[in-house]
This record gives sequence, C-alpha cells and structure tokens, in this order.
Amino acid sequence: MGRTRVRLKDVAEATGYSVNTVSLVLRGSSRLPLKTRELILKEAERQNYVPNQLARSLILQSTKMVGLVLTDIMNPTITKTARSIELDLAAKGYGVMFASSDNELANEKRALNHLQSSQVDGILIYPTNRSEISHIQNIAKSGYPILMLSDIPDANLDVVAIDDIKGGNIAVSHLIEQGHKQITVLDGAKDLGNSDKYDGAVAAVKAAGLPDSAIKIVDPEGHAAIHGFAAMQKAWASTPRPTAIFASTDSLAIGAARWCRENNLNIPQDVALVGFDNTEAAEFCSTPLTTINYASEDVSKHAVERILSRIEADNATEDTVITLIKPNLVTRESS
Amino acid sequence: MGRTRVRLKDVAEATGYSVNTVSLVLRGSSRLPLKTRELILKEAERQNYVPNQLARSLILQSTKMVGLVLTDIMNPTITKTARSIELDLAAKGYGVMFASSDNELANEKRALNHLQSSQVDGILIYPTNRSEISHIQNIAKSGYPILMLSDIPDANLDVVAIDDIKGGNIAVSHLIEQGHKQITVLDGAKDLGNSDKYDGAVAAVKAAGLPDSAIKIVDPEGHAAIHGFAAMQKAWASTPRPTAIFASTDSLAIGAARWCRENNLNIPQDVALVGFDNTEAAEFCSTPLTTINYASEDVSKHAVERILSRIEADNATEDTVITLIKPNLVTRESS
DNA sequence: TTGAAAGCGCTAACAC
DNA sequence: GTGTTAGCGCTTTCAA
Repeated sequence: MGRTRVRLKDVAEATGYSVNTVSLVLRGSSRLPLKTRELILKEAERQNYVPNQLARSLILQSTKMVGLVLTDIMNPTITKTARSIELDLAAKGYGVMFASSDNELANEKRALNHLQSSQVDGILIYPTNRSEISHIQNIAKSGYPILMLSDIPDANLDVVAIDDIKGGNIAVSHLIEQGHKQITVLDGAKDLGNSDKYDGAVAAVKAAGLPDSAIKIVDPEGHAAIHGFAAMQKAWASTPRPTAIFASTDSLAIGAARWCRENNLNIPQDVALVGFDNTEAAEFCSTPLTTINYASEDVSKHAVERILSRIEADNATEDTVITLIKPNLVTRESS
Repeated sequence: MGRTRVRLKDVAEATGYSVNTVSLVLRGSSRLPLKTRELILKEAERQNYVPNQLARSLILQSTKMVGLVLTDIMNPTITKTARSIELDLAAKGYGVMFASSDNELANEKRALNHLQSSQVDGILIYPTNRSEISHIQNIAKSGYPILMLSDIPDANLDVVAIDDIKGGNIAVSHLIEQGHKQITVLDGAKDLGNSDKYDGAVAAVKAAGLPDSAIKIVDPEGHAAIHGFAAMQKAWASTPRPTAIFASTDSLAIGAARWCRENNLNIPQDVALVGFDNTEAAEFCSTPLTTINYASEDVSKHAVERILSRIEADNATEDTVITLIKPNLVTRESS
C-alpha cells in the first residue's frame, strides 16, 4: 500500500504533461485548453486519482477541519449536537474530526493533543472538568481558535452553551407552580464542579419563598438509566419523601420512572417527574416525560459561526464571547 | 494562525541544535546525551511544541488512522459499535476518523472520497445500499484495505457483521414457540435491498410448518420511534390481526409499544412484541422489551483485527473473509 | 499554454 | 553526537 496510491506525478507521466499542469486542471483552472483538460481529467479518472489532502494541507496551512471533543459519544443529546455541528460545518466547507474524552481528563488532554497535531483549524469542546481547564486556556493563549460547549465562568474562553442554571430554574419553577413543596434533584455533575442545574433549582425554591429544606439532591453516580433507577430508590427512601423529582438528564429520569413503575408509584399522581434534554426516549417512555429542551441546532449554529469567525479572521485577538442559550420547557404527562 | 504554530525549526533555533537532533530527541532517541535531551525537551515544552502529523504522515506513508463510515450517527447501536471500534483501535495505536452517510448514497461516496484523500490507512463501512456497491468494490480493487460492517452477499469484500437472517429467525421462532400464529414484521430496509431480518423471519414460519399467510410485513418508512408508532397502527388495522409483532429495531418497537398503550392494548397479553438491537431504551421502556442482542463488542473486535491485518500485511491480496456473528435472544416482559 | 524550481514540516540515510 | 541532504505529494511563484 502507500506506494500503490496514485499521485499527480502518475497522471502527469501518463499524459505527458507536467505535474503542475495536471494540478491546475484537477483544481478546475479554466485557462487551459479544453483538449488538455479533458485528456487529463479522463486519465485521472481512469487511474482513480484521489488528491492527497495531507500534502495539500501542509502547503495551504489549513486542513479545513474543525476538531470536536465530546465527553460521551453514547449521550444522545451530545450526539445530536455533534451531528448538527457536522452539518453546519459541512455547509461552510469544513469537515469535523471527532474525539471523545469519556469524561476523563487524561483522555481529554490526549484528544486535544491529537487534534492539534492533526492540524485542525479550530477546536470545539465539551469540557470534562470545570476545575481543570488550564490546558484549554493554554491552547487558547497560543493563538489556537477554541470554543467551549459548556459554560465555565471566568474561564476567559469563548463559550456557546445551553443555560443550565436557567434550565434548572425553569424545571423546578414549573414543579413549584404545580404545587410541589418537597423536591429532589438527581444530579451527579457536582464532582466535576458543575452544579448549574442544581443551582438554578435552588434559586427557584428561594424565589418561591420556600424553605431551604424544600429541595434535596441525590447523586446518581453515573449517567445511565440504571443510575437513575438506583437514585430514585434513594430519593424515595429519605424523609420527608419528595413529591417531585427533577432529573438532570432524561436518561436518569427514565431510570427513575422505571423504579416508580416497579414500585407501583403513579407518575405524576404519586411523584411528578421532570427531565432534561428532550431526547426521543423521553417522548416515548412509559409516561411521556416533561423535560427541558436542549436546543442542539441553536448551540450548533452559534458555535460554528463563532469558531469560523475566529478561524477566518486569523484569530485576531478579540474579546471572549459567552453565548448562553435559554432552554424551554416541554410539558408532557409526567408533571 | 498557522505561522504562529511552533515547528521543529523553532525549537532547533532556540537551542542551537539542528532540526534533525531535535526531531531525534522528541521521538525519544536514547543515543543522545542526557544533557542535550533535557535541554531540547525543556525548550519544546516551553514553546508548547506540537508535532505536525500532516508532515509526519506524508513521509511515513501512514496516518495510523482508520476511517469509519456510519449510516446514522443517531442510532445508538451504531454509535455503540463505533465507540467500541474506537477503543479497540486505540489499543492498537490507531485513531479513527468518522464520517456519516445518513443513508444517502451520495453522502457515502463523498465520505469515502474524503477518507481516502485524508489518507486513512483503511476503511470500515456500514454500507447504505445493497444494490449499489461498485464504488466500494473499486476501492478494494485499487488495493485499499476496506471492510463492510453489514453483510452483502457476493460482494467479494471482507465483512464482519451481525447475522441478521439468524436474528430474524431467532426472534420469530421465539414468538412461534410462545404459540403465535399470526405475526407482523415491522421492517423498512427492503428498499435498500436488505430483507435479511424478514427473510429469517419467513424461514422460521416455514420451518414451523405454518402457512405463508402467518407472516406479514409493514414498512414503517423510517427509523425513528414515531415511524414504529404509525406502523403499529397499520399492522393492527389489517385483517387478520397479528397476535405478535417483530420490529426490526428497538426504536421501532418502542414506538409500536407506545401505540399499544395509547390504544389500551396490553403487552404481551393482547400483542407480543420483539425488538432488535438490545438498546438501553429497550430495557427501560414501559414494558421491558424482548429483543435480539446486537453484540457490538464482537463486531468491533473482529472488524478491527481484520482491517489491521490487511493494513499491516500491506494488504497482500488474500481471499475475502466473511465473519457473521450469531446474535442471541434477550427475553423480557414483552413476549 | 506549459514547465521548472522552491518549499510546506517532517524523517531517514549518510556524513563528519 | 550531531549536521547535511534529499524527498514525501502537493501548490505557487516565475519563466519560457
């Protein structure tokens, strides 16, 4: 292999033209006579010529690729956003190079390194850990266009993200409006320094004039439905019992709903339930889930626009921009 | 940007050594004196040097990357396999470059072209269309290592895939064992020339000595739960009514289950339901779903092993190998 | 209208 | 121990 790959030189030798001429033709130059062009194009086709982007990018100092670091490729919300970003970038002539951190800092560092050494023109990242972002800041400082898809205050980095505080606030305000006075939040992101959804929830409780004891938190210690299942059991075992649950992801909510069914609790009569993300599963689970919509397309649109402006303006050191997208409530049967 | 990126030359000039020496040190050569090495490593670190893989790969004639073409990035089964492949490849020192076709032939061709021009060392692909694979065959013919993750008979290409015929057969045999004599299959892959699951289902009916009329097919015209919902309505409206449904994906099954709930049909008393893929949602949906397990890890393991052997043996033209993985039944409450 | 030469950042072969 | 040279496949001046 490798040596069997067709190069410009091969097409040049076969047609008798120089490498330069072949290159010109294949890039669609119109200043060559039609005859030459046809001859060369035909030969390239015949030999199945595929341009070598490596060589091309090396010269052009641009790969027309944007790197995207995901925390969890199995999370449908993140995947959906990734897909949206891929489409939006493609529309602008850019490709995307994926990498996943699996929520491990070491993986994240490795991924960033790999993307940089692959010479992507810019990087979009769902950061793993709020308290450890110096490596990201270093990349930004070195003049590399980079943007975070999750809000980390005072990071001094570009951000385009869903406003989780607002989201948590909306979810719990909704529950309070329904008359609930004892609410448990299922959220485990705190260990990564992120308690935005919970903070928003607490703010809603305060704003409603309820006592601090009106809200509690249970750490599901994981992201999958099975963790929501276990967390719900814990939540239900505590005194006083909650009358409503706010799960920080739909996946946790679905697990919680399952525990309720198995224990003969009716949703929303015995416990109300609100999720976060608005995944397909939320719509089709046993009791269609009230949830906070994660507007993937909006995140994508703004993120792509921003990173491309940094890339194409040669990253002229403008100020950092924080774009927070306000999420909305989708009311269904679970609350 | 670009010009601001640090090169070997920059580190060389800063330390007074030649580019070659710096290169040697950074690649971990031990034949340089410790002093030199430390000096150079420190300077590289200080300047935040990141090697340029483009240049490196151009010389080495290898990117240590494998391309992976997915049909649908939102399909959890495909995503799960992708993740598994990513891990298995990483363990062997390879990265993976994703591309998605969204089940469109034109996208698939574009993706393959892009991967080839990015000089990936080999390609893994979930093909979009069974009847149109000449472009894949051409790639293989040109000596490029490529392997399909879905079985297309007589394609004369390497395959590692789940045995869908067997899967369909197991699913329907199970339903027949439960006493069902009127079964409807929800499967829309036929337009892409793939009716393996249905074929397996039909074979099960025949093997049980049931008449041809014991099995029917409804095309959901889509992959999402919502399509399963509509297809279930159609299935239920036909005469004679089915007593059991075999959905070709869990997503369709979940949509079908939802239709049943909304129409006060109990699963499995009024209709039994079997899905395919064994996704997390199947386990946590209203009635936990009996389904066929898609063994992502097995597919990944064999596919990675095979593509790497082609890559590392310089694709010495061996015979094509078809590896079909026999799926197993996961029995839950829906049947 | 076409070709020759230089060079992108790196590695490898061979000097010294 | 370290430097020099050539060259990976391509694009880009600049000549002819």
